[in-house]
Amino acid sequence: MPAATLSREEVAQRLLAEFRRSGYQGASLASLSEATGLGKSSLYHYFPEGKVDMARAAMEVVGGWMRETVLPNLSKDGPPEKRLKKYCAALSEFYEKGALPCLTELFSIGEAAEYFQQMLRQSMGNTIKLLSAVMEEDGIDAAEAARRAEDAMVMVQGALIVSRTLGSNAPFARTLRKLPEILLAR
Amino acid sequence: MPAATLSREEVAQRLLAEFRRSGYQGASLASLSEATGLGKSSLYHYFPEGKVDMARAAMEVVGGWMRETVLPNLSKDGPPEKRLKKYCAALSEFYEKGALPCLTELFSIGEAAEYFQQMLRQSMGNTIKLLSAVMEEDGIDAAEAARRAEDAMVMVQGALIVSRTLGSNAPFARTLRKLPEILLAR
DNA sequence: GTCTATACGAAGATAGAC
DNA sequence: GTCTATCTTCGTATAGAC
Repeated sequence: MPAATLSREEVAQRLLAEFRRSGYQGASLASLSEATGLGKSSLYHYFPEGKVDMARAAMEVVGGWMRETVLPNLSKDGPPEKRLKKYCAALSEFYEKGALPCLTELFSIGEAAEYFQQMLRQSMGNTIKLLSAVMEEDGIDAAEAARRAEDAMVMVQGALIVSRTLGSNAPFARTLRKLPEILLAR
Repeated sequence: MPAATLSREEVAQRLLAEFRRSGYQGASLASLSEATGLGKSSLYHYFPEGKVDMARAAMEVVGGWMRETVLPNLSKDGPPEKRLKKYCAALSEFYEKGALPCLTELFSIGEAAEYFQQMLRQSMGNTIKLLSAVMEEDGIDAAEAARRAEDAMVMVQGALIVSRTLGSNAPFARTLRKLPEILLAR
């Protein structure tokens, strides 16, 4: 029995949950400690630089999921429409059908923005590139594809906010359902 | 010369700026004090209940602007298309062309959500009603109008997030430009 | 109505034992 | 690798003088 101890990855997942609940500045070492079941000192064992380090780990968790389970749907074989539909389905799971907030929003305000904005910008830019490529494959010209990819980001981020404000996953679900059609419209 | 002193409204406007910069939990009494130029004790003179009270005042400032300068555009005379265009133009000013974050987003996470989520939900619901009414006047049936009004909320909120993440007002400007046409499409 | 001073708990972070 | 204990700074809030 090598370990009943949590792996760094498992700890990071629990940190992520707490950052999503409270935001960067709203998450305290006390709340992060409670969320992980580890004492503060144990957290510093995993994350020597403290809270920023924990937030970075949380971002790496979502970044990894995004790269491994969501974005690959855009690059696989098959017709653009099918790929976009798979992508949207994976995104829906990623955000638990609209129940989970996105770190892009949470970490782009206040102190967290100083640490993470650059990475968030790069990450969104990369997603826009991947989405554009799919649309271009469907015969949409590059400039228009870029605009529509940006629109997709707008709709996903907006749907998350509206869903949590209204207390219903419906706006998010509806937005993702119609997204592929909008992106490939002629 | 009755007063070189700041009115409660003027103080609230400066508080608003700081809450927008840092979010609810990111704004400290120290930063709020600096933003207003008032000592902490003076702030407590205006806002006896402390930080929540200051945030409430900031929300009242934006709520007032929204009710007085943005939403009336929807209720005035004239064709629906013109009213929606005026509304979007006013919204653009309201958010300074996409440079300012919306309190709906900032105050719907963490501790602030406990205080303000109900009000934010009501406010967004009200806006959706007003937008729907305009579309219905243009002959769009009620259920479709309600969906599109929700879409409008999605696009505005999303455009604000994307614009700040990418560091460009372009997504916000483009989104608002095409919004009236999308809402009234047949 | 604004200030200085201060109380006091919370927050981030570290030391050192086990 | 986890804990208890502790340090220091920050955050919220209040008292009381002017």
